[in-house]
Amino acid sequence: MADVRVRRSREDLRTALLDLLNAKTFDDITVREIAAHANVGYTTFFRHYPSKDALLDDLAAKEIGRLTAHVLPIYDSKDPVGACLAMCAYVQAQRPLWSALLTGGVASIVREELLKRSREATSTQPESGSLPPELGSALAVAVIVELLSWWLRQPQPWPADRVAEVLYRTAIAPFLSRS
Amino acid sequence: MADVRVRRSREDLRTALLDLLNAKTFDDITVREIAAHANVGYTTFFRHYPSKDALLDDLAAKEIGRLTAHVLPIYDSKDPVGACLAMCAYVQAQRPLWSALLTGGVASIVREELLKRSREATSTQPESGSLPPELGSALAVAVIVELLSWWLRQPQPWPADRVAEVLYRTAIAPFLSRS
Amino acid sequence: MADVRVRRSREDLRTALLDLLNAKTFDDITVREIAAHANVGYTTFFRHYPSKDALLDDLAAKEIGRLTAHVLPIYDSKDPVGACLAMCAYVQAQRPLWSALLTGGVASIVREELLKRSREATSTQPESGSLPPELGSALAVAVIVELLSWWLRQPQPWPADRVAEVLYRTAIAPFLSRS
Amino acid sequence: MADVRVRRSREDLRTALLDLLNAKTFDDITVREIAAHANVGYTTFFRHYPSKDALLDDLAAKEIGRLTAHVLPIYDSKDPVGACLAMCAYVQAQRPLWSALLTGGVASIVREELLKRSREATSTQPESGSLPPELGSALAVAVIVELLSWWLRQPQPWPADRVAEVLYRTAIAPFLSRS
DNA sequence: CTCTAATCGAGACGGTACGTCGCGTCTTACG
DNA sequence: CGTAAGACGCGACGTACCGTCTCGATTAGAG
Repeated sequence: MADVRVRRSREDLRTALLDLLNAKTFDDITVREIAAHANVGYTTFFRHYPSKDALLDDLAAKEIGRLTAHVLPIYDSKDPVGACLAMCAYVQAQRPLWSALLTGGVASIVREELLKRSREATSTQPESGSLPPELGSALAVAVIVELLSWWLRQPQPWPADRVAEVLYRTAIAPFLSRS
Repeated sequence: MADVRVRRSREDLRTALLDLLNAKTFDDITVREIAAHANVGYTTFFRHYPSKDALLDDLAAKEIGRLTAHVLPIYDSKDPVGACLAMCAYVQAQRPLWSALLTGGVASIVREELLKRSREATSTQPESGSLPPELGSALAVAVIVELLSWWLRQPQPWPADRVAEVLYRTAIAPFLSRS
Repeated sequence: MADVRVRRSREDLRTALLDLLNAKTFDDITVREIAAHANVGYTTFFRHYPSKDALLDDLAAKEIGRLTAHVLPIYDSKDPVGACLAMCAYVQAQRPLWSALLTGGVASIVREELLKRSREATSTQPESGSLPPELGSALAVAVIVELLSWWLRQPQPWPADRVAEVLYRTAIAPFLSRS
Repeated sequence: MADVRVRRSREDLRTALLDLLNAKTFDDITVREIAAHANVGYTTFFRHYPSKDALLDDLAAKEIGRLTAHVLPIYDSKDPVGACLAMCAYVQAQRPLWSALLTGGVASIVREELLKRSREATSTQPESGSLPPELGSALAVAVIVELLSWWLRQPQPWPADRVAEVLYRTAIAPFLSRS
């Protein structure tokens, strides 16, 4: 498990998938391509991931983990606006990565992973909003994903703080406890 | 073009796809299944649609066309709340159909088609909101799709008017002209 | 049967097939091509011939009929050498046609038709050679076809009389009654 | 290339084709049948042969190779009559195989392969006969194939030595050096 | 510092769906 | 109201991936 080679291979596979996502759609990427691009034998792929989707899930989960690790502390400290700004700044700093994740036909998986996180977060809080938490999460996540992917698609993107402001106004505020 | 057989075949294919979407995911449906289920030769499928996705696009476009034909007139008559209610009522009346369209892994195509409509609609109006129209459309559509698909997934769905109220509050009001 | 249009169509189809045989192999010719090239509706083809092969059979039979009509009288008048010369001369005169028939991957059908004729001819004669007539015919026909197709393939073909001489020596003489 | 599985698969495919040739015409045999009959995946067929014809070519070449390996030494030792006898004996010993090869609508491929061999053989010798060697080969091969296939078609076949005698008289002698 | 077991590369293989092509039948819209 | 146009069913084709499976050849890390 701690074998150097194993970690090397998995890391290489994730990186390879990301690279390829910059060039083509997820569906148009074959396992063989990923393996080749990672300088890894075709068979070896399956030694680490049971399928292409599993690799993508792993990749998305890892990156979303990093994102939330950056953002959640701020959010929890009762500073949702700051959290929005932190999120946008982080995404901007990793622009190519998040471009691939949000515009490479993979947005739905990212949405799914984000929802998972969101559900975990809201489940610890008491019911607070006017909507069922499940629905609130879904809508907020949908808006976040849509907004970010729109942002990343723009040839001349807005500055992060302006996006953060819109993000707060459209994805967070409408679903906060009051109202 | 006006050939009876042609119209028959296409209609049968669309219906077959819809039927199958009630049972399984779009990706798990094969062209051969659709053709068989439509009592149509496998080759004939391609005589009408270049691919499975093309059929789905056509199907989605047609259904969304019907939906907007119901809703738009009301919306244009300066009654957005009534339009929301009309939309929800229409979707409820066609529940199985829209369930398939919004929860069968096909939501992204529906979103795409809706966006097309939305863009056409907004392009005729002067810039009005605080957001770029393109972005406003995208967010509104995302929320609509998410909300409706959540609604249709519920075992004991809310009444249409309550959904319509949420719909107006979360998808329409935030993006209307006055910020 | 005597309908002018019918004869026109069939003639056109045969000619079209011949034309196409000059450009490509029989197997690479489609019924649609033949019909188009004959300025005849696709369906019409089948009104006259049940299949592509039937057309070819008809064509071959007709041409071989003409050939034997030229050659047989001479052969029957106890002048086999003259018959060979006549055959070669006739083939030479119709070079493009016979090139198509003998080098277009259709040689086996021509062989078959020739055999039919040959069998009819020998069946009227008493057993005469040292070989069973069936076998004698088969060998003679094989040599004739092979020799002629070789001849027609040559870029600078031999004069007809030289071919006729070889033809007599290799295809006729060895299977004549004596020996 | 030396992979055991590869050799197994190819061998199985050749055998399967031969088996099927005993039952039906080459054109009526589908690749799927061959693969199934060889207990080999359909796709695997194409991993070894680019087409049905390629398999047949390989098969024919291999069998003709064996045949000539038996016959040529004798022929080269200035004993053409003995070579004829050897050939007929060999064919008779492998009757089912050669029946399939010469009467399954495949004769033309066998002819082609034989011609290749024949050309190689004659190209090493000085021009000797009264005919161009190319032509001599073609005629001799045509007669050989025709004679053998006639022989194998017979319900009560001649003894091999009688066929050999005819073979020598009609296919070899007429084309030997002295005219 | 070795040796043993985990890891890897290579690639043959069975399988499923794909989209194409040609045949020959059957229907329909048009002249 | 018949016939030419062409929609259709059928079935084989060859392709592209998938994921499984053996093989040896390396190579890490425990003794």
